[in-house]
Amino acid sequence: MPEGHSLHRLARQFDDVFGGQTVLVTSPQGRFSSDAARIDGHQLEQAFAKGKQLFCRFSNDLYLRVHLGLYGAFNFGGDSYFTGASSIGAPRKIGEIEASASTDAEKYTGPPAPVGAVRARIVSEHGWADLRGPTACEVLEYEQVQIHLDKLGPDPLIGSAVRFRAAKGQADLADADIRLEAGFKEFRANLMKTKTAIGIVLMNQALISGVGNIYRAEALFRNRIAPELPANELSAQKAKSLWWDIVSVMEDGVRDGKIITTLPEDRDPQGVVWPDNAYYVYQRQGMGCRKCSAQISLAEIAARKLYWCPRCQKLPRKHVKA
DNA sequence: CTAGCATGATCAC
DNA sequence: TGATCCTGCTAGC
Repeated sequence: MPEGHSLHRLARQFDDVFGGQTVLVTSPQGRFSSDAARIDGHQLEQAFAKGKQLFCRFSNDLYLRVHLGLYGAFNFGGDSYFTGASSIGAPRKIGEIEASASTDAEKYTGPPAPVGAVRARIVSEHGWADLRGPTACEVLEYEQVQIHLDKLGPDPLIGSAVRFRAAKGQADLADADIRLEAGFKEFRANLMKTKTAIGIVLMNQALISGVGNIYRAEALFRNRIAPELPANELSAQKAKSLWWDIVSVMEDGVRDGKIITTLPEDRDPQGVVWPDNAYYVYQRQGMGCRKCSAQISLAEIAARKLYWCPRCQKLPRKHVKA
């Protein structure tokens, strides 16, 4: 599920298990071979994420940039040193699905023979990571990394990332809130620059980075915002509540490894929490709204499906066309 | 088994 | 707006 929370989990995982390690980087599939050779055998110094992209800095001042796209995913494996280093719970896969770690203590004898199209394989002394199906996987100089970072809007998970670094003694904890406040100001300024519908704008990574189709729909519902409302007509108060709510649900996503936006009191007690009770509107078209029982709507906007409750997310009267 | 779809984004027109 | 990248899950036969 590569929305921003997945990439921030990946960054943590990489930092935990490969940080400071010398790694072998190859491309069993071949499409990444020449780039892989540039970082092969070097130390992975630090991993970090912005929006939906993962960056790893290597000791020779080159960077790996990965964008999972719609269906890219990483698989991990290794011995107990490797899994023990993970602060996110030793997942076998991060991308579309996060499988829980198997409990069997299998002996680590190095990575398995690559199965299928493995674009990139990263191997350390104690474990490995395989990457399949990414939209982007390339090695860059810092200047090019900076260009990518500059194109991305404020990341609601910046506070989460700073806290992670602070726990390792590599950042000041107070920076988390400072960076989030600055992120809100940037978000608000970006909103005011356009009259494009808020439902479209939230998917624009230059405006706010890391929000995907699920968080878009769910955040708008949680804040009772009509998707068609022009971005620059969102009140300062609504923009503020929207930003901090996105921060909150996405931080939950980093913690849980899955997107759950419903509050306990809004869940069907008969079903399991995830995925049955995870969402208010996403993929619930035609079903009754958890709050008001109106039928959830679905429309295809800019080639992506948008879900909303027509009653809870009514356009304010002054915006309704006569 | 296969067809269709998916939490993304870019490019051509 | 549509084609494309390219993988994996799942609904339906």
